[in-house]
Amino acid sequence: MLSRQFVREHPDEVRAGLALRGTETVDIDEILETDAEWRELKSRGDDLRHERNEISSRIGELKQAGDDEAAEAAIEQSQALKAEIEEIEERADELEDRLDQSLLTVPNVPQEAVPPGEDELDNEEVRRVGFDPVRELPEEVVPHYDLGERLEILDFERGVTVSGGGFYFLKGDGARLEHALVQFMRDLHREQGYSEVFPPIPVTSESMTGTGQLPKFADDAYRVGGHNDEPYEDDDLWLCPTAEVPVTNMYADDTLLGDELPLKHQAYTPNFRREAGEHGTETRGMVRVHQFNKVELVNFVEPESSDERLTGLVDEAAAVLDRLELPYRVSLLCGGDLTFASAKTYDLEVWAPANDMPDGPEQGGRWLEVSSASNFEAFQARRIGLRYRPERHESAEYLHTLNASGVALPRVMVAILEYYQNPDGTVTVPEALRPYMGGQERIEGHEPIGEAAVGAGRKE
RNA sequence: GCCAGGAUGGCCGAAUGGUAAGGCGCACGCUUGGAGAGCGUGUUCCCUCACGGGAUUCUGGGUUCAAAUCCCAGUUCUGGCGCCA
Repeated sequence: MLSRQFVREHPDEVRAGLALRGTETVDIDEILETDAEWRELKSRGDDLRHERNEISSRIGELKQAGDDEAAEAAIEQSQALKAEIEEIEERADELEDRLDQSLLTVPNVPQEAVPPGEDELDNEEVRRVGFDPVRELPEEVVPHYDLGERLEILDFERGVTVSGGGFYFLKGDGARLEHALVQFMRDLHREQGYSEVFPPIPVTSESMTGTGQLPKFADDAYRVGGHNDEPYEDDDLWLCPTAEVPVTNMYADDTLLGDELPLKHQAYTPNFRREAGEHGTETRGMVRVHQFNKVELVNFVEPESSDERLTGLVDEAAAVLDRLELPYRVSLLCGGDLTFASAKTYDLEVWAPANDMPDGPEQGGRWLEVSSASNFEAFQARRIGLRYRPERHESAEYLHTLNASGVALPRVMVAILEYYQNPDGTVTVPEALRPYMGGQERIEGHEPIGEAAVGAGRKE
């Protein structure tokens, strides 16, 4: 959330930021009006309270002096003030609530370097890595969902059987590959100075609000024990939509010491997303699912260094793709494509060669976003109450938070199954992963299970 | 789940209805030949150009002219009992 003071003092910057994002639903003028009105009431209430405090302490003195008559008069005076104060403060509280509610819906102000634009087509490609040369691919690259089912390492149908659409089973070497990727990433990020946490998976509404998932994006998350459309309280729980939520909130209302920063945490967790209204042919397979694993990188830094840290963070996430030797590109997001809380974001998109998309690279295939590295500046810290003390004697300030996926598992697996695919339908295990798969070099698939396979001629 | 006892500043800790002691830490100033000790000031949030003011004893309600203090509800910690993968 932006600070009231900032909005009050830089309304034009806030308006410009909204325009760059294409946000039209936020009325800054109304917020400024409410703020002015609130300050007026607050100041009047403070004055009346001051008067009453003085009378009140006089009552104490008079009582002790034994002057009951004067005390009685003062008590009456105090009582008269009480009603007036109550009325004014009630109105002030109401305005303040409204102000806070409104401010929660104002997105972060994009940094100057953020290019204008409406959607992902206006993002600026920063660099492209790993295309020169690319690995030799089969004539026709089989999409991961077909290949995975053929190899019996992915099973979408049985995911539907137990949990419904958008859920899937990993089987045999598929499951093994998943775990290998997780361990590989954790080791890599540990080398990069990340200390690991394993957070709780259900998170409170308060935490969801802290990082900016609520109040606007309730439909994207799964709520435990209630429907998303119903009103929610602070003690409602939601299934972790990204480890950003528990990890960024873990030091809520705490003050970190200056010499503890930058603090870098990594967290491997499952993530749950409803993906409401995101159905279509391009979402076949594991590209858009309701549950997936991800290793998340969260940074807590001093304000002066957050911009520099963002580029470092991009490199740390990209190192995963570098070591897996997967081609990818890095893009700077335009204003219209920024998420709510972010002031600046770089996307990492891996190359999945099977399905040709119009906006894919000239080699064919498509880009799959595997990580978004964002600088939230103090936007989340202010909502969460996340401060640091630069020096022991100095007062605490809001710190800056950043995060990036390091990286999302299913899409990397898609890239591996398609990019490391061989003409004979097997998949080569990237060298970096082999130590995590007992030295296995190739995924050759498994026998299907169940009599349906016999009928289909895939089993005797 | 039940019973009991707790929650006060960065930390420790006092105050049982009259408006939050004291100590430690840290910073600055004074003092000193220097260091230490000593003394002073500061070390939450909000409003105000400022002077100043308001709020704040885990959270939310209530009683009262007045609540850290009394009452109700919740959160959480500790101990005991019960249950449990």
